[in-house]
Amino acid sequence: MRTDYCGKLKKDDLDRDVTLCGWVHRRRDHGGLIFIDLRDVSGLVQIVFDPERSGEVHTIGHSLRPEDVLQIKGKVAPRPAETVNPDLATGEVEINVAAVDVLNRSETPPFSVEERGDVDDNLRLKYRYIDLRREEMLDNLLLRHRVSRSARKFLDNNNFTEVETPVLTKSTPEGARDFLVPSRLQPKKFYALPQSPQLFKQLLMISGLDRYYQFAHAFRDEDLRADRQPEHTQVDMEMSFMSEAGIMGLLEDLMLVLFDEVLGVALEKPFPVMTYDEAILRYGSDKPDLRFDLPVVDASAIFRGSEFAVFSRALSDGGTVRAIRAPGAGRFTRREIDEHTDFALSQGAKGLAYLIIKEGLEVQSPIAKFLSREELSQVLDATAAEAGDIIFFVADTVDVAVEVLGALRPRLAAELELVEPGWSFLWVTDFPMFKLDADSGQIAAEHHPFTLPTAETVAFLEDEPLKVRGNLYDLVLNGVEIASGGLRIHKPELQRRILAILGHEDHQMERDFGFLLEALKYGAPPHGGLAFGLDRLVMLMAGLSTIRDVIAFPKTQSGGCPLTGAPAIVDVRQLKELKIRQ
RNA sequence: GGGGGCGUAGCUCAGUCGGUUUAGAGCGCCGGCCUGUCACGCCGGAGGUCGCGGGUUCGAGUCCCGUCGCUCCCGCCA
Repeated sequence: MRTDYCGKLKKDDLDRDVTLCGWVHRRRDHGGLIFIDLRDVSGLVQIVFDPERSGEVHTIGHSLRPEDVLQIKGKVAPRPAETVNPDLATGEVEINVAAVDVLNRSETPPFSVEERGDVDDNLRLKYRYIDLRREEMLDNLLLRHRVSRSARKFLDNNNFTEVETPVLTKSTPEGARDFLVPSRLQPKKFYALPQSPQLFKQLLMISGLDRYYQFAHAFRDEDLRADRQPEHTQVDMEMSFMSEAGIMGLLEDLMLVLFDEVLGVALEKPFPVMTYDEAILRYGSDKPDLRFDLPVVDASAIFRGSEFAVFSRALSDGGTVRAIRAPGAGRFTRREIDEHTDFALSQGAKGLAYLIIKEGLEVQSPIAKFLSREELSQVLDATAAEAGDIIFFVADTVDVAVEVLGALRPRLAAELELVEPGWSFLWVTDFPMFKLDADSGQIAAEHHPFTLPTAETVAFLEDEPLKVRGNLYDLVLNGVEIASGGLRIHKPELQRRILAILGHEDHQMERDFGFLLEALKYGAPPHGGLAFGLDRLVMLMAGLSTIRDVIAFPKTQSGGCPLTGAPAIVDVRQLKELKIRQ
């Protein structure tokens, strides 16, 4: 139907007779000459309807409206020098329309394809096919495609085999809430949609596949966030006979290739590495954003026995006083400081103390009168604070103090414009194997129960499980967790011990994980792997703040699809077939 | 489950302490004029269940209660 794409035409094409197809983007009707920007996937080109060339064609041109679909034939012509548009890739040429075929008319769209600024999310999703016509959204899909293509090529070059694993699978008690699918052939039983292909990829290693990958959809029935959807895409990998360092190095190579091929950015490897404990203590987060420093400082030693009871009491109760220096925050208004206090309270702190540092290192603060000269000078020393800064304090248990300041950290950096542009990768390693579940008081897996404990800590398994570290590594980019992986257990005895610590009785173990325990008996190789979140990575590469904008048809925060109406009530007949209703 | 923000024309928004008339603006839409525009320009016009339901009041877009939708966050989760 066409000879060329609109956005590709250049001076090289002058005098060629071309046939183009596309949408009316904009129309500038001068009564005589009519200019239309014709749009297809490649971009825009100006087409010209001249009444002196053909009255009939010109009349059609006059009737055209945005989003009408055209096929046009015409000659590529140079634009008069003074009318060249340097803002348009095709701005040196235009098409003199000789014939036009209106392939389809469009009603006035509910919002404009050339709309600048935000449109209501619900409306965008209801008319997603129009939303995706917008240049920015189309670019996002094309970027995602280029990332996928580069990743596939890299994995293929590195001897990975793509294997599809089931979407209808078995619910397991660990991890997130499952999406369930009722079975018709086996009434009252349910499949679960996979939270990840974790066990299948381990089984593929036991199958001797050596290296596996898959662009896997992962489903989790939990509440949504800007960076969380009920289904997301993982680029899932697993390898046999590989060390932790080998697996991490391979993902670094993959990231280098992606950033080079897709963005033309040269990353440097190896990426910095930090243990989980370091990350938590220094930055109050297991995914710290290192585009800025703002470390959390331990001020406990300074305030032991302080007259300021809030601090000294927290310390005598076995807690801590932690501080963070906010450079230049002295210009914060009282109201802005209060907002940070409210945020700290929302994160679980009992309060947020602060010192405003004035010229000559004088201190202004509601708590200053409780602090000695000596304490103040030591705090200024410990935080390297200067005039114009604020030092924020949280006195609490170590966990709370560090996490509250860790949550405050990126907010301060953003407000104080301390975020350096760039790509800050960071490996966080040596995660704990287990955590104490706050509600039940039970031991729970930090990642999942198939992780290989480190050789140094495996001895603590039965007596002090919270001391046990896993061979686990997360890759963080600009404060966003984009990949997560680890070495897996390949011996059935150890796998049983881990499950037992997590409270699984023998019969539950057999029921839930019997197939894995069985498979591990038959020569399972040492193996490990990781998965990176394609949506999040593409979001960051596109400079966006929500993965919805890199997913063609995402869900709203309440899990709905305004376009299709999913989820929806189903016919009673269907429920009867499933034996869910009589 | 909890906290915050938003909901007024097709879109994006303004609407003051509850009372100035018929709820406005920009864009879009419709009609007219216009032969070098490119966010074309000029003239004219249409377009409103102020999300929905109650309540308070002489009077509600504005206040109160409930509810629905979108969104950000906590919990949860990756």
